[in-house]
Amino acid sequence: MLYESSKDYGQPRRIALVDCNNFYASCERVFKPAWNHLPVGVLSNNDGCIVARSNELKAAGIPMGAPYFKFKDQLENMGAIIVSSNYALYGDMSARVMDTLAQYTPDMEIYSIDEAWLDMTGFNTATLDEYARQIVSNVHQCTGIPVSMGIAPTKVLAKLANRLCKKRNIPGQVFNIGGAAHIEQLLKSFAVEEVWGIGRRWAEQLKTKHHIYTALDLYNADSHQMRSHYSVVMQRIILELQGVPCLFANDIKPKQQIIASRSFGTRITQKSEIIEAISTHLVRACQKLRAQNSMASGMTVSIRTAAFQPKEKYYGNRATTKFTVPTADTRHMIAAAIRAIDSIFKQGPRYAKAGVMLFDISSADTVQYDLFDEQVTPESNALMSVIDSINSRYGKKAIFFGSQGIDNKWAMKRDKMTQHFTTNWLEIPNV
DNA sequence: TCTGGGGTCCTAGGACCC
DNA sequence: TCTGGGGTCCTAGGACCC
Repeated sequence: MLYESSKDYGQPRRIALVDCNNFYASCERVFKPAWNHLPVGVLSNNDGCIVARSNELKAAGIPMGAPYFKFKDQLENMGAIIVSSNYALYGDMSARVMDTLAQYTPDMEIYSIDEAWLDMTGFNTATLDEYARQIVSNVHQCTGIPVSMGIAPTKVLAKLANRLCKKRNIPGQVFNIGGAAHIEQLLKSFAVEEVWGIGRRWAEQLKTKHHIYTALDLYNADSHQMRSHYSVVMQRIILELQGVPCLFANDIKPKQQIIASRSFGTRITQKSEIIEAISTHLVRACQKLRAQNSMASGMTVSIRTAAFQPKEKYYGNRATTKFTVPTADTRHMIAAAIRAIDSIFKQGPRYAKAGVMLFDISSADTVQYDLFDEQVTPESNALMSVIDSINSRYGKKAIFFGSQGIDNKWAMKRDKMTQHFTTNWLEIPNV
């Protein structure tokens, strides 16, 4: 289906994308004002990759997702502040930004930790830009986080408008494509891969097979024809570029799959350590599963060695378990996971990563229990919810499963973490 | 020595049904 | 000698996103 809309737009649609600038780096700066004039970078888990960069680092040509060790010297030489990722902080700051935004429109969709769509259809067009600049400046004042805003009739265009804001450093950080008198001029200044939804693969195909190099070229393409070469997804992107809305708000749906995986802080070789790690990941995954009032009937356990070590022989494997009755009981999952590990663990490889995925997820309210399976009982829900509430009140590992282990040698590396400025009483900044 | 983690949607093809 | 047409469900894999 090309699109599905339940909404009647009596007036020209105006959709705004609000995006926090260099979000993680900006969060770090809020509580370290001295860093405002220094290059700041944030690392991924295990301090592996650079996943957020302040403008100074972008200007210096540090690429997104670059391995830290390859740029360490360069970063040191330029006096950059490099920190481990502090998700407790970013999550809390994100909530503050979203709460502030929510005051300005009844129709908001949180799209990611640092982005939200605001539907401004029907707002007074004469004052829309001014109103938008007010939102941007108020978010900055209330949270300390700088944001940019792109406004357009469709989401794909709003994304471009937002990009333009940052690219041209538009004063007020608002760009409204609006009726788009100069839309062609505008689209011409974007490479095709800058269009939202066009990734590396498609960009390459578009260039080599169809001589489409810019957003304008794509705008001029025949959406029907392109659908036959690619898919309905491509058709929607083209139509959206042309100003025809095809993408609408997603209702907040329960996740259809839940993944919990981590690279180890150090390589591990013992099965007992794999069991500890997998158990720990499962505890997190099951907790998320229960938090959305769901159960799962499928689980995949995976382990692997390092991906980028040409001298070492790669080994990776996975095992899938199907439960006859959907479950959210961590005990059942761990028992099954240990059997799965038995089937895929090999002695010898130096493992670098392990993970679990839960799938075939359904609502806990509609589970059909098995007459003959005594393990799965409604009582298990009661036990799990007690565990969840204890941990929510007294901290993550207040109560845990023996198989998780106590002194986890494999735990991830986060050597450069800043404080939990907003989520821990002991780490609140003193003024 | 050192390279993250968590998601979604779409399509093609096989198995199976009447 | 000759064997239809239409449909659903499931899975793997490919593409994309932040």
